[in-house]
Amino acid sequence: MKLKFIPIDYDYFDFQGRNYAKLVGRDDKGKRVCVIDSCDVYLWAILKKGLNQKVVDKLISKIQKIKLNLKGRKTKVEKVELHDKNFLGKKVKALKVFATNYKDLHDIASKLDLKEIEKRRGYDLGYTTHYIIEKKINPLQWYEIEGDMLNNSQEFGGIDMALDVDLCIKLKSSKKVEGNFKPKILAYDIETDSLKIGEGEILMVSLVGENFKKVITWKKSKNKPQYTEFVEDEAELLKKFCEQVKKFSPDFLVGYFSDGFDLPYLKARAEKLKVKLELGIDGSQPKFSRGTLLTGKINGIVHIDILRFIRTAYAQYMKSETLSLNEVAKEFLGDTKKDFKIEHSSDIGENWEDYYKYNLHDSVLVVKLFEKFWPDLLEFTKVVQEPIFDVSRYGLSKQVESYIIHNLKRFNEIPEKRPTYDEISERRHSGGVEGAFVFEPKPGLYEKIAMFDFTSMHTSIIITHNISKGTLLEKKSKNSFASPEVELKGKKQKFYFSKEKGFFPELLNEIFEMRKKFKAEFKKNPNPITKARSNAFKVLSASVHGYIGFFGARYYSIESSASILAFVRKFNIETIEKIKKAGYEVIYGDTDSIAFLMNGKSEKEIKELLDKLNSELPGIMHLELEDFFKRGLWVTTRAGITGAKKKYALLDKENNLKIRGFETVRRDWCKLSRKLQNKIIKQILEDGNEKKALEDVKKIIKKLKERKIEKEDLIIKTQLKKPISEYIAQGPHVIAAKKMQEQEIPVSQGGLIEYYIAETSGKKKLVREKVKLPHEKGEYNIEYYLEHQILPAVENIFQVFGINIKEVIDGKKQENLGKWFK
DNA sequence: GTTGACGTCTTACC
DNA sequence: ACGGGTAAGACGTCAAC
Repeated sequence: MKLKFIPIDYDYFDFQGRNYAKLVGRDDKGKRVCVIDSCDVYLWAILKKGLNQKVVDKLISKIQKIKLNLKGRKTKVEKVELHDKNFLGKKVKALKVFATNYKDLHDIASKLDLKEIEKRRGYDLGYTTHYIIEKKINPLQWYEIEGDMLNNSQEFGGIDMALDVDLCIKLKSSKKVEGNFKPKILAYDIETDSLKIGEGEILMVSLVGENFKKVITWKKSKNKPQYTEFVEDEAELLKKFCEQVKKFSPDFLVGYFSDGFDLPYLKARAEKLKVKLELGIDGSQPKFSRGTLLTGKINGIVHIDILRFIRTAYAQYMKSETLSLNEVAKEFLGDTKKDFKIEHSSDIGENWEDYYKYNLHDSVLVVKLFEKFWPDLLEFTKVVQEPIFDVSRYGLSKQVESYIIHNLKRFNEIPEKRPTYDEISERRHSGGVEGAFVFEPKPGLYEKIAMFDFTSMHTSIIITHNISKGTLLEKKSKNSFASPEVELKGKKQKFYFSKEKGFFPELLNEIFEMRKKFKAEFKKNPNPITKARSNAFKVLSASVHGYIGFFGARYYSIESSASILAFVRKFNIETIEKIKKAGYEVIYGDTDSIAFLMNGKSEKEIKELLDKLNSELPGIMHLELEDFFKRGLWVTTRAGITGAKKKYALLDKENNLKIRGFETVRRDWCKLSRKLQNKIIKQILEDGNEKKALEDVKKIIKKLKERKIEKEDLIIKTQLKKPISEYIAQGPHVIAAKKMQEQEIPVSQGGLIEYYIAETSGKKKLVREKVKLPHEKGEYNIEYYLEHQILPAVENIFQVFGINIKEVIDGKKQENLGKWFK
């Protein structure tokens, strides 16, 4: 039979010693379809150079006789073929060694440790990746497929009967076709009375999909809202949850932090209450993979934890300080969680209806977030070509690597292997490479500033100079790109890269083109989503350099990484020199940007300078105008004399502020100093002087001393980056975390710790001795907030105007001492 | 007891 | 373990005075 099919979830199983791919997706009528297929499994044995035909023939027949008896499974090499291939861009002769079962490839590879064989590759990709590469049946892409319907068939052990699908097909052929796809999604969220997994009870669970809203709960209110479904107890809640998911039959079950909370919680409670959480289409329970992060998988339904995708693809470009559902929803949806304080269930009293609403609304937000990010998830999945389950969770290096792995066939390339444990360890201990150049600014308030920056600098350098592991030459050569001199492992040297196009820079060029496309889309139609997408591809494109220097990468090359950074320094410094020569005063620059004073010249003249600079740049390297600014402020470091790097504020022609590095953008400073600093920076940049700003500071200090500052503005938030026990230095946030632990307030690694500094009796000197948690009673420590929060945030700014703010304040203090301290 | 150098830790910039 | 290096700056620790 023939039908249209879109694969969504990928899995595989063994039957009679062979592997079969199990693809779950939809047909064009929305029916759930399972497709069973298989592919050749093989590895590559790269031959040593110069073997004669006789030796090769002998080797082939020797390999063909390999038989293995492993873990009760007898397998053998099925066949061997000789191919002309490329490995790292070089022509090689390689044997394609076919196996019966994918799991045997490792063992076969270890049998191939022979003198005629140089390297063994392609046995460490994972079956699903291997299958997608072989059969080109890519995730979230429509196919016209032809195959045999399995209906009450005994084939594959009666798989069609065991699966909850509308159609089960054994694939014969497939053809890619165009089509749209609207995913069927169901969001879920649980509410519990303890945040520790398995310890508390699940009070309610909400489910939201298209035209579907439900809260299942055993905490019954007097009036039963329409969307609720009351059950007798928690065990019944779990059963009902599974039943409703099954009935809705979503493609995606979506949560927020659900890998780390909702799904493992559900599973833990199900185990405790001896309820089977049969969510999978094969009736299986969710499975969790071990690792640093928990990952919850449901057979046939793609479990998406939308937080994980947001974290890798967008977090670095978001304004939100935390990735809480509340903040993220606010930034992308303009919507927030329902205002409802979760107390212990016993404190709720009759207020269950508000709790239901809150619970339901969280799922509504998750649906909306998923819908907002769906185009991006789709785009990423199509580019990276791995199942969306994985793509939505991958870190940046894995995204880059998968994109490469799935495109090697076009270049007839054999994939490089993953580094071994020893290789990783060696890479990690080989020491770093010198990074980018940062121009030391001269502190001051400047007028009329232009800023240039290089477009995707690292990426364009890699593409232009053909830099990669495969194109790196062993020695100096005429027809090559030479890197500037770099110091690597204590040796000053240059590296040379072939001018013959390498597959790696070529592939990067494709990502780079996509980045340009989405950036243009954002400029044409600016909104949070086009911006996010543009940034997502910026991240992917910019990550390639990081990938090359990442110790876990297949295509790791420290020589390439060092060369790229040497080029980055060279082009930035050279361009600074050229701008100076053209008669401008350069005031700042970091990595790929340069800011300089316009010096009375017109915007037109500066654009001409830009054109001239561009005409002198090689390859696809490009310098662009970031913007013209009315005013800009640079300050000194705390130490005093030198200009602080990575810290400045600019005001553009539309009076938009661009603040970098100042305390006002740092979440580990209290709101009071952040708000004040932001205000005075704005004031100074708008006025061109410090007069009004100084008054603002005086006002706030007066308020502080009169204890009129809200406690909320004094809370300091710091992330707990590791388990409490691992801290050597007992900083204030570590002490606050310990207090939380004592008071049985859940505190987790990665969580934000909030505290304030209070007045204490006795001679306590250390800050950590004055730490109090927000709910703890106490008066804020005036001296601390003045000396350690307000003054440090403003003093270098006034220093630019020759004002010593401390003296100004101290003078004031003497005058009004009696008034402030009675 | 104070001071300063240095290490630890977090966060931001690009 | 799950992109990179550069940099600021707070706070704790410890030795020297």
